[in-house]
Amino acid sequence: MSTIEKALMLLEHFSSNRPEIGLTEFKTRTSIDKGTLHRHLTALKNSGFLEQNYLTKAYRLGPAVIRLAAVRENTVPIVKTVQYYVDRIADNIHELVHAALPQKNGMSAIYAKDGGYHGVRVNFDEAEILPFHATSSGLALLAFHDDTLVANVLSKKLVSFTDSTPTDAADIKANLETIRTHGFAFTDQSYEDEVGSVAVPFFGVKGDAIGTLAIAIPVSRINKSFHEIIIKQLIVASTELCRDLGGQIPTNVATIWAAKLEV
Amino acid sequence: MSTIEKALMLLEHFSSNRPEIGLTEFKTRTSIDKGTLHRHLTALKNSGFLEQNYLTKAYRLGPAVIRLAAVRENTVPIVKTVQYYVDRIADNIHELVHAALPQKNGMSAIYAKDGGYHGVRVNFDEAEILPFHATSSGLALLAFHDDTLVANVLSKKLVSFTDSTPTDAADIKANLETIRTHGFAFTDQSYEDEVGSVAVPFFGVKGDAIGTLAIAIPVSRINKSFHEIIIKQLIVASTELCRDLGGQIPTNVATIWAAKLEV
DNA sequence: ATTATTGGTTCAAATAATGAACCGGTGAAC
DNA sequence: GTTCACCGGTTCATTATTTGAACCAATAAT
Repeated sequence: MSTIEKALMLLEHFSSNRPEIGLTEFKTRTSIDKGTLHRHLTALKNSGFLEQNYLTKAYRLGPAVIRLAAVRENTVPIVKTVQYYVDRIADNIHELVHAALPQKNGMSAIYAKDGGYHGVRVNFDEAEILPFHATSSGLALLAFHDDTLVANVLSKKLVSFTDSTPTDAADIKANLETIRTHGFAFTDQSYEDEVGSVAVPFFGVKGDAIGTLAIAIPVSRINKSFHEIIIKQLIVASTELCRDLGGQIPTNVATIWAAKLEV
Repeated sequence: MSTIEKALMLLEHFSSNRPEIGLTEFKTRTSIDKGTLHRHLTALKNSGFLEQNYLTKAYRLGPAVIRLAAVRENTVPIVKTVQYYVDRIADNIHELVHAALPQKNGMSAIYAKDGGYHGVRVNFDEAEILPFHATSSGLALLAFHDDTLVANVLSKKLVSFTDSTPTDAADIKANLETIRTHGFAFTDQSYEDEVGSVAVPFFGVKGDAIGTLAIAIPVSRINKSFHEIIIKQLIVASTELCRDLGGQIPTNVATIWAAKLEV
């Protein structure tokens, strides 16, 4: 692995829950040598990707990422486009809806809206990494992305988050096959207890999954008819989203989805 | 310079005007060896910072930057906080207002709003790099940032954009001194013909300038009384913004600003 | 006062980065 | 339809950078 990739991996450790990380904490989290770490962190700092809390000396993400995100969003306005549909679904079904994009080690929610007026809510941290194998977003993406990603994910150790987290590669492979035939993914408390989720992919110009629309919902509120409604909402939104982004829904998916909407 | 920094410098070449860059174009822009470039670009691609247009093979910014920006904004919500004030000023004075953050080689606008209903408008590309020495944003930041940045900027070649661009280091140093005594910066067609601008800094916890609020305006519409109004608006907004961000206005700046508001 | 922990630095050894030459595909020109 | 130029990408011996164990200085805890 190149030095560049090693250094950029450090940035993955930051999240909303862990916005600042000190040198020593990095060392325990990565087991990279302190000297090396310091050099990498300094390089990232010099490039504006990190800055230091001047009191604690801990590192946090820097202003460079803001500019880059603005350029990216100007180039490919996925976030902005996605917001409309997430909002719409949230307003319709009154549950927590989010859209996510694939990162190296999982999905990252780029926008979420909780349309709920329920006492019980699903807690959700934006910018958290959602593991591919344990979330409906992750599985939906894997199912419709190229196989190398699947192989890559399954080759690594599959962490267990709840009693229901699937950790067997063969099981997951089989599940991906059913996801492909159904046109959507769902999970039942595989990432968090008491939380189920449903997700559909949306597609890029090549017809490959480039992201997902998903709903997380307390299992107590799930039932068959509601499940159907959710899926229809997701499919319709994803279809329109693909149109907006200039994406192409693979023909087999299109027919599956069309059938789902007929019912 | 470390390999990491060299690679990350490549990302600076992307902007809204130039969202995709091919290998050969990179070569001409950077005069780095093609082999090296390819390795760096691939590393950035593997890390999610770039992705490739599958048809042209040109590189563009990838999804990783979106996640990082979300985390950064969750940590230090500058963009969100700034938006309110930019909008307010734009609504009040009906001109193009923007906020900018320092990057390595200039300021980068993070948000802009054109409150104008004029026929003549200032054209503005968000996420463009505004050179330190030629824009009021840049000068306002330099004047209230630490001296090492000033030295660094002045040590490099100062590009000329118009007939009025200041390119003499001594001139600029003198100008920075007057900016410090006035509490704001202004430029007259130093970056674009027919466009003047006014900027004030806003400050971080250490009392150092961390960004700027600025107004760009066709020179034809500038006159003394309007100038005064603009400056007052900027000062008030920056003061409140610093409070929101937990920043500290240096005492000398605070007194200068207070005096400006008295008049 | 002592110790543990923090961020940061050093320098020989180990490793990865470099770049000139090369490959193969695509599209334009003749 | 053959040639040529340009594109992205690859190779591998040379070269320069990265690496990490030991070390330093400052701060916080005992």
